[in-house]
Amino acid sequence: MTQRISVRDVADAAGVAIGSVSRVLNQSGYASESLRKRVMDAVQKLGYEPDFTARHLRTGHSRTIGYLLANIANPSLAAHLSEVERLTQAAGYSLLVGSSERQARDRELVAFFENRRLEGIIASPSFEYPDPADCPFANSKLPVVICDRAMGHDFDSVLIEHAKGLRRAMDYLLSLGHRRIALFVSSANLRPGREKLIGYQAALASAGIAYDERLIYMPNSWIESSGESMAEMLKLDEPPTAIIALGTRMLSGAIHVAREAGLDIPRDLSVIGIGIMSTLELMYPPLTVLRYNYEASAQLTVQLMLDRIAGDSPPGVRKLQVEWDLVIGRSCAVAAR
Amino acid sequence: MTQRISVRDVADAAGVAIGSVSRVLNQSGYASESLRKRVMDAVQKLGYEPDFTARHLRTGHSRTIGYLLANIANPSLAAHLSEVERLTQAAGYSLLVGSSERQARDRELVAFFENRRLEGIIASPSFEYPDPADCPFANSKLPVVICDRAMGHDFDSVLIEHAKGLRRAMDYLLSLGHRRIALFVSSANLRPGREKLIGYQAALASAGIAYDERLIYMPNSWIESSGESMAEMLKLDEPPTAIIALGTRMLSGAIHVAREAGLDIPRDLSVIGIGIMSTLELMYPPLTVLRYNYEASAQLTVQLMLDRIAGDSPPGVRKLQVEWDLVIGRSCAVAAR
DNA sequence: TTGTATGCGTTATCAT
DNA sequence: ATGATAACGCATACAA
Repeated sequence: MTQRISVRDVADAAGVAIGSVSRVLNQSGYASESLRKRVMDAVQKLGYEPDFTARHLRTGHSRTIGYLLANIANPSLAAHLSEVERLTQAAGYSLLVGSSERQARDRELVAFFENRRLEGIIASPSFEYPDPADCPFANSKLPVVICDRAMGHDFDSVLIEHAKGLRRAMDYLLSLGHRRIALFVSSANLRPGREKLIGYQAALASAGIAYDERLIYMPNSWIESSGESMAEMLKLDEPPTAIIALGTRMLSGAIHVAREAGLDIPRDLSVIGIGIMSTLELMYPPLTVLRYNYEASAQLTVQLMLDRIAGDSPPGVRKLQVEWDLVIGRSCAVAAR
Repeated sequence: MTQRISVRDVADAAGVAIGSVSRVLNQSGYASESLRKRVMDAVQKLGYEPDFTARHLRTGHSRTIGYLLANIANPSLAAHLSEVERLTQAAGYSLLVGSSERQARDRELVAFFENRRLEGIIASPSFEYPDPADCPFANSKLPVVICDRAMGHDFDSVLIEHAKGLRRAMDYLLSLGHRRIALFVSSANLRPGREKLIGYQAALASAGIAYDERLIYMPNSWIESSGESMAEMLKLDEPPTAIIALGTRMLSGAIHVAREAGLDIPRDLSVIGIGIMSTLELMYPPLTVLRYNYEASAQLTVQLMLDRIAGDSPPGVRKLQVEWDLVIGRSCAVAAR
């Protein structure tokens, strides 16, 4: 059983006091050249490394950030998490991940993060807690950065400009002459879905086209099938000539049904996908994509968090915005009629 | 500034000794009913929760597992990570994630995990360290579970049966009359690529078909393009009539080129994708998929780790295997000729 | 049965 | 400039 080496061992080996070792290693206080050298030699020889946990207990700095998200398997969230991990790692922080799809679990995880004295929480929870008194994040003493949620309480946030993005995608389709455009996005329970609908409606309004909710698919649960909904839409007197859909599940469900019905893309149906490129590349013809800029999103997220931890955030909360890129493929065509 | 409450506060409030509080909470040693009640009341009243870090320092149990992987953004790895997180969470463990694509970083992360006194390491590193003396994981005192890598040193491992899976996919294509089958998989540097090639070759051999390396694409880096390689293959005297390709990037690159060349799937080219369903659903016609069973993989991984932590692993290392599912879609057809 | 005291490995605050 | 020592918050061996 190889014993763990501590400051004590180093101090003994160097023939100095325990406190001196600490002072040399942390460059705090005075240390003569000779002492410094003796300590460093001993450290080198013994391969000493200060214990993180003990240091944490003493200083209160865990150098760890908690990342709470609904589901790691979601490719967009995973892409964001991946970038955040890279950036925090580079800044000397570790990431403790916790997935939660229930309010009770949100609460548990926040309590857990606090109990572990993490230094901050990055979260894109699956509920927006309209009542701040009831919000696990609002009641936390830890710095919190919220990703793409409109919480009841004001947090440092990174907000994706879904409305603008959808406006952009819609304007593109409208410019191709489409007037019946289906929308397949996530539930209105959360900001991403809500904002997308707003952008969609705004585009319609400014083009003078009536909003028809029969062209909208915004399921509250994942159980419902986007395919069935697409089938319904195709039965309408005036079926959609274009669709905008969140990738990959909703998009694929809808598209399959359309193709089974004999529709050609883009001749009979123009398609815009929403998400990250890597998971949408399988589409043929190459998909026109409203691309989620997860790199920018992660970068801003980490920036907000590190600023907050360092204490040099400006007063009040900051809300940063992230734009969408519209990547033109070959899945959209001029409307037939 | 709200002060943190400690055992001391609870002891004071309950009018008992500090040690008694601990004993009651950990159910260790004796405690009379009246004492237990007084302590529990005080705990309740103050909302006391034992500090994780202090407990960790004292007991040596961090209840945290490190998860080292190449890239969180890889959908298959993310799916596995997601399941592992769910299962470890349920068992009372947290997950500290670290991504690494370099040997030096592997080493750093292992050292880091050890320094933090994590209780184990789950890893699917991007290098297999043929020399155990040089392997960061082999030199670690922590329990290690390796996922789908053939390391130079023997570890508890979960191994995906790529060879069997490929054999299965190949036999399917061969039964449809294909004799020129292209293979697009990851580098032979790692087990997944190597084993797949072995299965591929075995199937050819038993069918009495000569191996033609011009039909193989196994890039060592991600810079090369699968599309260009596909273009080369299509120029051969006897071009492939079927391909098996890792999703999503390799697969999409190859397929796009084929389609641009006017080939119809499955009429002119049969296709089998490898990966998880959710990212492959965008294919049309519905893809025949060699499905990675990440649920089983994660379940076995966590099992191995928890057993090892609990100390009730059988002597020696355990190597568990995971099968592939071949999910039949409509992307394969009888060979034209 | 309960209280006291020591140690986990640090860092920080004192004296010296 | 350096050494001794307390404290972080807890668990535990030992004394009472």
